[in-house]
Amino acid sequence: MRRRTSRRPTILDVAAACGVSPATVSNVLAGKKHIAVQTRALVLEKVDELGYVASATARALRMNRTWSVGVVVGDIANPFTPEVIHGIEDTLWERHNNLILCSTGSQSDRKVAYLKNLIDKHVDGLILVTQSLTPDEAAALDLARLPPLVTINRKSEAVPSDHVAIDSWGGMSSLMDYLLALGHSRIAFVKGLASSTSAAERYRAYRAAMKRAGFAVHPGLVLHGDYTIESGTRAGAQLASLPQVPTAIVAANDLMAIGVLGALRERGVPVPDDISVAGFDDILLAGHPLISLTTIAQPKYETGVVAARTLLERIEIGPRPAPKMIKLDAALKIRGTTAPPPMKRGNRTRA
Amino acid sequence: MRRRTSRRPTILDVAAACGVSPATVSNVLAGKKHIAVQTRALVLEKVDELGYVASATARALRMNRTWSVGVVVGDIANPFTPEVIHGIEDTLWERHNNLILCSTGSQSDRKVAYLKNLIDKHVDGLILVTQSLTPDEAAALDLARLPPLVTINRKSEAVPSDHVAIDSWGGMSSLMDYLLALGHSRIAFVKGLASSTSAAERYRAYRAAMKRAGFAVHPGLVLHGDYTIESGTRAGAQLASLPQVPTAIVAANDLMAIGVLGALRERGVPVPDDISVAGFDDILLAGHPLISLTTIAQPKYETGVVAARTLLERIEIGPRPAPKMIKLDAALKIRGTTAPPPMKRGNRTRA
DNA sequence: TTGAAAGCGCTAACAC
DNA sequence: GTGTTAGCGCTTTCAA
Repeated sequence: MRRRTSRRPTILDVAAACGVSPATVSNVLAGKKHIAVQTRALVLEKVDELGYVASATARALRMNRTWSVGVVVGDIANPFTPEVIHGIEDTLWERHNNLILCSTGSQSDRKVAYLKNLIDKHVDGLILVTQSLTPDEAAALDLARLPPLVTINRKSEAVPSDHVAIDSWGGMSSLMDYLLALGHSRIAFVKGLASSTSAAERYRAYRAAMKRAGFAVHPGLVLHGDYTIESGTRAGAQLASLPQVPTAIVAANDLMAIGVLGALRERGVPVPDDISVAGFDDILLAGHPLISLTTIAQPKYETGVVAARTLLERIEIGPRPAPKMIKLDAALKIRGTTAPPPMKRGNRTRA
Repeated sequence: MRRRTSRRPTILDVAAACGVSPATVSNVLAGKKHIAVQTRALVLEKVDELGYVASATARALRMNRTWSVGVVVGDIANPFTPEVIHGIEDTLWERHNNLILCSTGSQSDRKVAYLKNLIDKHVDGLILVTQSLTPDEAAALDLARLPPLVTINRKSEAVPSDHVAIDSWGGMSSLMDYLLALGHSRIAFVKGLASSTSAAERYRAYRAAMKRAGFAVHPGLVLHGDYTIESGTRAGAQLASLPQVPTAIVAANDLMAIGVLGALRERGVPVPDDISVAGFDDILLAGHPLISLTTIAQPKYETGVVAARTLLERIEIGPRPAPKMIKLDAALKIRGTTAPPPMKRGNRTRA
């Protein structure tokens, strides 16, 4: 099994040891038909004896295939990301592909540089997690050399790609319907990153639900955020100090909702008694008894799995079929941070 | 900048376009001296014009270097992991190296398979995050072909490697000293994964501190855990239902401490009034007002940075110098989940 | 059923 | 200063 020499054996070593040609060894290893049983057995034996494994680089050069896919994420510290990566990773692992992780810190130039680097590396495909390609970024790339691409939660306008997304609209709509049914009408919204299509969709769903219910969207009740806890904390502080506070605050993701919760707690505003709070994502600790955040559960792991599967399929099939759009359902999780608004407590009017 | 043809240009195309040899193009791109200024300028111009980028695979085959490092983690969903990865990733990015992420789900066979795969891929180095190589695992590998290795927080007995670790002993000792000074003596401990050397060290520090203070370690007060929230929840439930409950519970990581917190909350045990709780890690939400967990802050991002830097150095330098052991300081963060024990409330005796 | 030979795209000796 | 040439280790026609 093991060798003492540090030089790893090549296919020539195996061929020599067997007294056959390298082509034969290659064919055996590739599982080709029409090989004498005893030849096959001999080769396999020597392969094992020498501990031979084909060099992935040589093979990559020859076959123009690396069995690696690049995964580009914006922020790996956001709890949403690792779970998606987990799903991608498991799927790639099953199919013997590797995952090259690239974290851009949401900087456009770093994203472009990474993409170039991945193209040089001949990755077989690319997954962009909550990251898209702006026309500017696409222009800096050589699109003709771009491998198959799958985007998650943010559609790329500039480039054709398969796309898998959580149903942000449906999820946010059901959350809003629930809040409205509870009797809320002064509902604030903390927006996500401006560049995110899913964040935009969540916001649109919020506006649409308000409109449907016949309520105005107060400009002062819509704040900007960037998907971080801190931006949620700032938003929460700002909303809590309004002359007329909202009865509910909806954030475009859980991290910001948790930030809001923190700000309210520090100001002594009781949740959900005075103000209800809800998020979107259902991250790891959202369901913890100490937080118990009402939110929309995204199938994060599954999103990763579906994205990876779609990509591998596309790599096999080639560019022929039209880009796919896959939508995954999001589910409302009602927990402890939401309740009827103060004045309506007890009488759940409106539906 | 862009080409219409889908075939990417090779160094021969550039050479032809310039009327020079491929070697010259290569030399220009490698920044070699002794090149005529006008030749250099011409080459650079054509490179840009054709959008030429050297094929990383061909270069890897030729130079036997991939500028990729494999990062093997146990559980990417554990909030500790992404922050370490973040530090690694930033550092690799600066030095133009790629990160191949491998998540083993803490399964030994998957770890070994991944390691083999990474060796075939000719990664230049390996970082094991809270993962070690058991002698059995090492035996299944060809150690002669193992690239430079850096382990984080768990030393590999079976194989020489650089090692970077957080000072678990010092961190846990300071936490225990603090708790003892508060007047606690019935202190329970929730252990981490049995295979983790850092978990073992935290436990030893706990025992040593108890002994130093002259207190016995009640076997019933030491529970097993596996670093997950759930195991913390189970431990918390078990401890809360003891005939004589502890006055403080220390968990080997934050996730388990948060699980304990959840279990206590659900049983209505007031924290820190009846029981103090502390963890280890200082994960993202530990400091949030709703959790406010007393814990030991690990410099997670920095750990990743140091590990990556050490690895890259080792890759450059070669195996000569003796393996390094780098220890990073952990800092006690006193927050809201710890207080003097019930009977001692108000009089902080003992030091 | 097997082997010879070409070549994937690049770099490093060594000539000139 | 620049060019020629020989591979890195593999797969793949094509011929035997």
